[in-house]
Order: sequence, then structure tokens, then C-alpha cells
Amino acid sequence: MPPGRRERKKAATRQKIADTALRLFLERGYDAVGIREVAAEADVAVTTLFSHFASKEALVFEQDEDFEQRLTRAVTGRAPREPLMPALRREIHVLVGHCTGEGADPVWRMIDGSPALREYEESMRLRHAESLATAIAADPGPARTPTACRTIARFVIDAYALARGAADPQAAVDEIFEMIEAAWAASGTA
Amino acid sequence: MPPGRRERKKAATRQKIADTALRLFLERGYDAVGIREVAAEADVAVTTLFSHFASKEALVFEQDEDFEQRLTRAVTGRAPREPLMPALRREIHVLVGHCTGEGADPVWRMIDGSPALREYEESMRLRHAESLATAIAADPGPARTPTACRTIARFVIDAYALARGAADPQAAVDEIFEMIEAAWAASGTA
DNA sequence: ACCGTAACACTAACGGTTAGTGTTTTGGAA
DNA sequence: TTCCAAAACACTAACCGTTAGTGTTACGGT
Repeated sequence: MPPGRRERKKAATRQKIADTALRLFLERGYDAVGIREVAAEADVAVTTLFSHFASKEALVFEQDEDFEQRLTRAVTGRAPREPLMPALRREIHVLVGHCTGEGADPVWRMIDGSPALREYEESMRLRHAESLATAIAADPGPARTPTACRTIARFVIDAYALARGAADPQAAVDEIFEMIEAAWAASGTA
Repeated sequence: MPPGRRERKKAATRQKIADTALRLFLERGYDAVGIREVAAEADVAVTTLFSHFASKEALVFEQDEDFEQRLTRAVTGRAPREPLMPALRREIHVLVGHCTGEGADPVWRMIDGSPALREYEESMRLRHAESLATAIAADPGPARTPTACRTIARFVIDAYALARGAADPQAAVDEIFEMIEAAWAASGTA
């Protein structure tokens, strides 16, 4: 069945809150805008805002599931018989490209400018690493231990985080992935 | 010169606050004890408490510099001509042993039981990784790029975090370090 | 003996978050 | 169509961690 009127209204409210928040944050800075202000501007109650978003930071990372899904799909949806690591390397290249360089979203600039947001993002990525580990564990091919899968997943997340802060992000991705590939190969020979 | 009365008093106040906080946290749970309560029980003002500790979580990780120093010293203070990675592996073995198993501190149990504390610890370790990266970069032997050093430092921190959550922590340390050693070797051949 | 400074205290607030308590809207059952 | 249970929404009032502002001691060095 198609989404009913109720769900559409709910989605609209959520979107209006997110849009309003992002606009205010970009206009005047993340720290300078309070939750009460966002709620007032979006014309909802504070409690309504928190029924749609778990925290103030979550307003900024509205579509954080994108990141998670892109990673797991890079594993599960890659071409048949394509090795795992090159596929992940390609995906990280793209993701790093989205948030670095001259043409980067102003949103990413804002995130990089606020320690609170950077920290929130890091712990969010850690959760994503668990999904990635699950996807890797379910992958056919040479079996790995659960620990090895979790380890590689975290290494991949590290690659993303480290490359973002490097002078030449794209080169850093390649450099780090050389190390990750070696680690991955070693995990198959234990 | 020996520490004067003033510094002794300051240290005593700090210690009293930390002891009181830890006692209350263990008695009734971290989340169930408020800052105002800790301050009252330690007989100091709330502002005084925050002049000694940057946050509520910092009360629990009072001696977090230990961890940082142990890691950097495992690098800088190891036996001459001993390879880097085995030294780090040994240190991680010890550190993981401290907070797992039957005889683990009740403090570690409390940390594992509170998401807020676990998250705080993770971001603390990330800061430690930077120090470790610096120590590794300054190490003699085959030179590595700054990116490679940071990467390996993060991998080592990952080993600690992952091993703590594994079924057999000590075995996990060894398994993960096999992968780290491979990554480290690969970083020297780029 | 004195002064600058650092520790400490107190009040009052700020900002994020939640509990408690209704009120409206809506999808589906009768 | 009518009615109900659930879900979204609103409002007040608070809680909690944290900080600014403003003093007040107490100490170490001169």
C-alpha cells in the first residue's frame, strides 16, 4: 500500500525541521543556534523536534544511513568475482571526495569547524563499522574470523577519517588501503 | 624545590573529589549520581569540581595519561634494536588484561555498563592515537610517511578496543596484531 | 610585612534533554 | 458512516551538565 496521509505529514514535519535547522546552522553557526530557536522557526514544539531527532547533532547528520548503506552495498552489490578490497577502496575514494576539496558542501565545512560535531561523527562511524563487519563476514570467498572482519571494518572507517584530515586526501586513501590490503591478506593465513 | 603547601592542598582536593565521585558512582551507578551530589559529598563547590575536571566523564578516567604514556614509552623506551610491533603488542596485551577477565576492576565494569562512558573513552583513545603516531614517527629505523604512522597508531588503538569486546581478548590481540604487522610491513614498501 | 596570584566559593543562569499531561489527527474496525 | 485506539503533536516544567560573573580567602615569593 502507498504511504498514507499520516506518514506523509510526519515525513513533511521531519523534513521541515531538518531544513530549518540546517539553514539556521549555516546562517549563524551550529553553536550559536539553540534547539528552542530551531523549534520555533520550524513552528513545532521542542518535544516534537526530539521525537523526530534523537539529539541536536542528529539534525546535521540527517541522512547518516546513506553512508552506512553505501559501504555495505559496496560489499554486497559489487560485480561478481570482484575482489573485496578494491571495491571498498573505490567507495572510500568517492566518500572522501564528497567532503573534501574546494567544492565540498558547506555542511561539511561546518562539521569540520565544530569539535562537537566531529566527535559525534566519529562515534557514528563506529556504529557503521559494525554493519560493515557484518556485511564482510557474510561475503563468500575465503572465510575470515569474526574478529578479522570487525578489524578490517574498523580499518576502513579509519581510512575514511584519516584521509579526510590529510593534506592530499585521495593519495592518503590509496596509501592507507595498501596497508589494509596487506592486513586483509594476512588475516587469511592465520 | 619540594611541592609547597598550596600544591599539596590542591592535589588533596582533587583527590578527594575523584575518590568521592568514584565511591558514589560504584555505590549507586554512574548515571544515578549527579554532579551537584558529588560536589556536596566532597564538600566543594560545583565550580571547584569543574576547575579540577573538565567533565563528569573525566572524573572516571582520572589517570588517563597513564594509558597514553604507556603506549608512547612502549615505543621510545623499548630495548635497543627490538622491533617496534612486538613491543606494542606486548603493551596492548597488558593493557587489555587490566580491564578484562574475572579480576577486572569494578571501575571497568562500570565503564562497560555505561554507553556514555564507553563513547567518551573511545574519543579519548583517539586523542591518544595522535601521541602514539608522533612517537612512531620519531622512531629510528625505516622511515615511514606521517600518514602511515597515524594509520598504524589508529590500528593499535583499534586492537585495544576490539580485543576488549572479544570473547577471548588475549587471543584477539594476537590475531589483530598479525594483521597490523602485515600493514606495517606494507607501509615500508610503497 | 606585603602583594599578586591561584584556589575556592556562591549565585544564577544557559542549553540540551526528558517526564508528565493533555489535545488533535488519522487509519481502520464496526 | 461512525467510532475507537493509536500516534503525532503541543505545552509546562523541570533535570542535568556546564559556565559566566563576582567575590573571598590563603599561600608563595619579594
